[in-house]
Amino acid sequence: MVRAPVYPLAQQLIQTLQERGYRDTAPRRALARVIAGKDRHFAAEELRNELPHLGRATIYRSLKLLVEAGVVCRVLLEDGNLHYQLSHRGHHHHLLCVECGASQDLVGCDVEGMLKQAAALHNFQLNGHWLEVYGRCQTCVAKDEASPAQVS
Amino acid sequence: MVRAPVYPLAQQLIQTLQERGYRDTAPRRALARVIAGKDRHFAAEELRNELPHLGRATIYRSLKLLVEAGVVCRVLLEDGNLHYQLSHRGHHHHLLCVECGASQDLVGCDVEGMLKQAAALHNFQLNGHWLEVYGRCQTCVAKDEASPAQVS
DNA sequence: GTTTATGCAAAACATTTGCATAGTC
DNA sequence: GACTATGCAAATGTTTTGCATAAAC
Repeated sequence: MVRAPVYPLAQQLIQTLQERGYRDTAPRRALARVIAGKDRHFAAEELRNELPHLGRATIYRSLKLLVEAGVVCRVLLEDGNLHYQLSHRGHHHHLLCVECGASQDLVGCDVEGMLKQAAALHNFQLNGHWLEVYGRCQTCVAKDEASPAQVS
Repeated sequence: MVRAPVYPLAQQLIQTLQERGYRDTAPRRALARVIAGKDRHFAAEELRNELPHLGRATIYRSLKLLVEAGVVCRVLLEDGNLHYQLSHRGHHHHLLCVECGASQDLVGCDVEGMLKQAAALHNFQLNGHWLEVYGRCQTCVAKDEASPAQVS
């Protein structure tokens, strides 16, 4: 299994903030390191639990900066909860596994182009969109086929 | 301009609840009438302002029943706020105007089919999805062309 | 030294819940 | 009369804000 390097990624998050004129501080470095270590989406309060010596406000404020900078994106869970996750820059969509919480980026699907066409049909000036896709990832499907929960 | 009849629609909402075994009560009739009169999406707290003599709990509980029954649907605004609106039964998506708040149903766009294909590519077991589309409706675009805010 | 960030506590919201009372069927 | 719905108030959970202090540039 390949584990992505954590520190450089954290470093990159901090650097992104600096490029936008924000300062390099200890709390932000701690936050960046925790976020960089995440392999799935997470709640803001989750960060708070893992960084008990940081103030709530700091976490929420920094998180917002990271989202605005585009390096972290917001994820809407099926139950309506708002989570966050590292963003591979650029607009994209997520396939969210409702079983294990993993998320993969949706590729090979031109949502944008399709919406552009549809919007034109409606004389609607397209501005943006939000798409989340829910289901079960390959791993979870395979797991359940190996030991089925309920088969008639 | 054609104005949809309000009372019959309210009546229909109540009837839907009755068909599901819920009772016909005065608070629910009042709520149904207000919702039936809405021509755009609305917040739960907005209903509360317009129905000050109903308890918060009643509004939220009834709203939930209406959503479960499929006659009202949830709408996610661009700013992350959750709104509601009358639903023309069945799964569909909205074109939300960020200027006037109007919403129209997205037709002529097979999101479902496209996602099915894409999911297959990822070996992902599709389960559901949530799509909201933001922009400006025909009316607002026309309005701004008539009196442009800023043209170089 | 000036400006920005932090931490705390409190406020602000939206939504849910427990429970006694009232209303429906 | 049995069962469901209501209203209130309080709890919940998340996110935001004011402000004095501390840290970064």
